[in-house]
Amino acid sequence: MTTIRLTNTRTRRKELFEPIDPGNVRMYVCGPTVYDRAHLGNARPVVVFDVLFRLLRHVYGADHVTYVRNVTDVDDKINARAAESGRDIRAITEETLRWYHEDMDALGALRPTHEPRATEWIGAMIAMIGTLIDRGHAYEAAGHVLFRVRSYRDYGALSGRSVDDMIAGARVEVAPFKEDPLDFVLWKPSDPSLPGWESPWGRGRPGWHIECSAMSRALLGDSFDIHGGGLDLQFPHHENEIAQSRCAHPEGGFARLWMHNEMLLVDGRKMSKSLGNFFTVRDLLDRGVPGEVIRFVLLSTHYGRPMDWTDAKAREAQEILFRWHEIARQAPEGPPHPEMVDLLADDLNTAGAIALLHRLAGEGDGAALRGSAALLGLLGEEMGRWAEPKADGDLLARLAQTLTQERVRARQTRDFSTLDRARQALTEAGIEVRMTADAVTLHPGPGTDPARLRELAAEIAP
RNA sequence: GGCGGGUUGGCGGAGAGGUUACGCAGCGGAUUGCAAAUCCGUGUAGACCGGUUCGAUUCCGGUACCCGCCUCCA
Repeated sequence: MTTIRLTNTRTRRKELFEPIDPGNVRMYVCGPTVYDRAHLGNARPVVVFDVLFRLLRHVYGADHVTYVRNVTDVDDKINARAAESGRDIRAITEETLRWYHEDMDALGALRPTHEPRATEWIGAMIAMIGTLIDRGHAYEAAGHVLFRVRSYRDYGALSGRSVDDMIAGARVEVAPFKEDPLDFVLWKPSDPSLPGWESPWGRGRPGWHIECSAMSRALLGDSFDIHGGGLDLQFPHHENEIAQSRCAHPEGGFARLWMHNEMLLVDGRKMSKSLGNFFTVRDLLDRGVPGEVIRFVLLSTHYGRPMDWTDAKAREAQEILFRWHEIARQAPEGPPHPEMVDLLADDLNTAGAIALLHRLAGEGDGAALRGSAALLGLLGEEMGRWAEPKADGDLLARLAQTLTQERVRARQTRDFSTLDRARQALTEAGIEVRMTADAVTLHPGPGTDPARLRELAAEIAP
C-alpha cells in the first residue's frame, strides 16, 4: 500500500496519512458561494484537491473515497446581487452553479461525491445551533444567535493565534449585542425582503460558518479525515468551524488533517479588480486558453506555495502539452508509473510529477505518459481535444508527397525557390515542415489554420 | 501592531546534509541546399551574516527584502 504523507496546517508538519476507515476515506473541501463566475483563484483549490481525490481513489479504490464540497447558496453577497439586478435569488444561484460546473469541468475536475447546498440543510444547521445554545456555547441576542468564542478553550489553535492577541489587533466591527468582540454570528434575522427560514429564534438565515459544520457532520460524520480549502479560509472560517463542531459534538474529533492551498497571484500581485488583473476561468477559456493548459499551470507549482499566473507560463504549458499529446495519442493508456504515485503521495508533489512526465515523454513511453498524466488529470481524451490535429490527414499526405517530389527536382536543378515558398506558406498556416534526408513530412501545430491549408493545397497540390 | 509564509542558475520551478532535478530560453556540435524538427554536449544557482557539522543551498539563530491573513474572499 502506498504511504501518503500530507502537510497538516494545524501542526505545520508533513504527517503520515492514516484514514480513520480505509474503506471510506472522507474529505471535505470548502466550495463556492454562487453569486458570480469563478475566478482563477477559485480554481486552484478545485484542481489541487481534485488531484488529491484522484490519488486517494487510486490508493484506496474509487468506491472507498467520499469527497464533499459544499455550495453556499445563501449569503448576503447573493442577496445584494439579487437586489441590484432585480432577479430572483434562486435564478442567480442556479445559473451560477451551472457556470461553476461548466468551468470546473473544463479544468478536468471530477465532480465530488456530494455537493450539498446550504439551503437544503437549514434544518441541520438549526439543530446544531440549538445544541450549541443548550451546551452554553452560544447565546441569543437581539434576534441573533452568536457563538461564545471564549467558551472554547482551543479557539485559535489552527491558525496559531490567541484570543487575546486577536482582540488587541482586532479590526472587527463590534455589534453592541455581542458579549465579546470575537463572537461570531450563527443565525441572523431576515426582514421580509430577505430569504429566511422559521427557527426558534424567529425568521432568519444562517451565518456563513455553520453550514460547513452541519453539512460535513451530516455527510461525513463527527470525525473525518481531511478538510481542505484556501489558506485565506484558515482564519476565521475554519477556526469557527472547528469551534462549532467540537463544541456541539465533543465526542467527535471533526477534521483530523487540515490542508490549505496558498494563494494565487497574477503577474506577481494579488488578483484584484482595482489592479486590473482580475479575470475568471471563463475569461481565459474564451480567450482560447484550453482548460488543460490552465490546469497544467496550476499544478506546476506546489500547492503550498503562492502560484503566480503569467501568460508566458500558459504559452509554455500549451507547447509542452501539445507535444505530449502527439506522443500519448499513439499509445494505449497504461498504469501510472510507480514513481508518479510516490511523488503525489509525498504531499502532492505535482511539480515533481510534471518533471517525471517530461522524462517519460523523452523516453517516448506513451502508455506510461498517459497513465501517469491521468493521475494529474492531464492528457485525457476530452481534455486534449484542443490539441487534436485540425488538418485533414489526406490533404497533408498529398501536400507532403508533392513537396517531396518538388524537393527531388529542386535538388537536381539547384532551384529551391518554389520549395521554400511552399514551406513558408505552410509554416504561416501553422504547419511544421520537416525535411528529412529523403522525404518531406508535415506536422500540424497548435495554431493550424485549416481553411488556409485548403487554399494552399489547391495551389500547390491540385 | 498580532500571526504565518517566502527569498534557488537568464526565466519558471523541485527534491535531497555529501553524487545531474526538471522545463523553457541560450550557447557549441551533428544533421540539412538553407531552415525547422531531432540527437549529442553545455550552466558549481541557492538574499545576507553567524552557528552546528568532516561537509549546508538543505538543520539552527539573526538581518534585509517580499508576500499573505487578521474585513467578504479559494
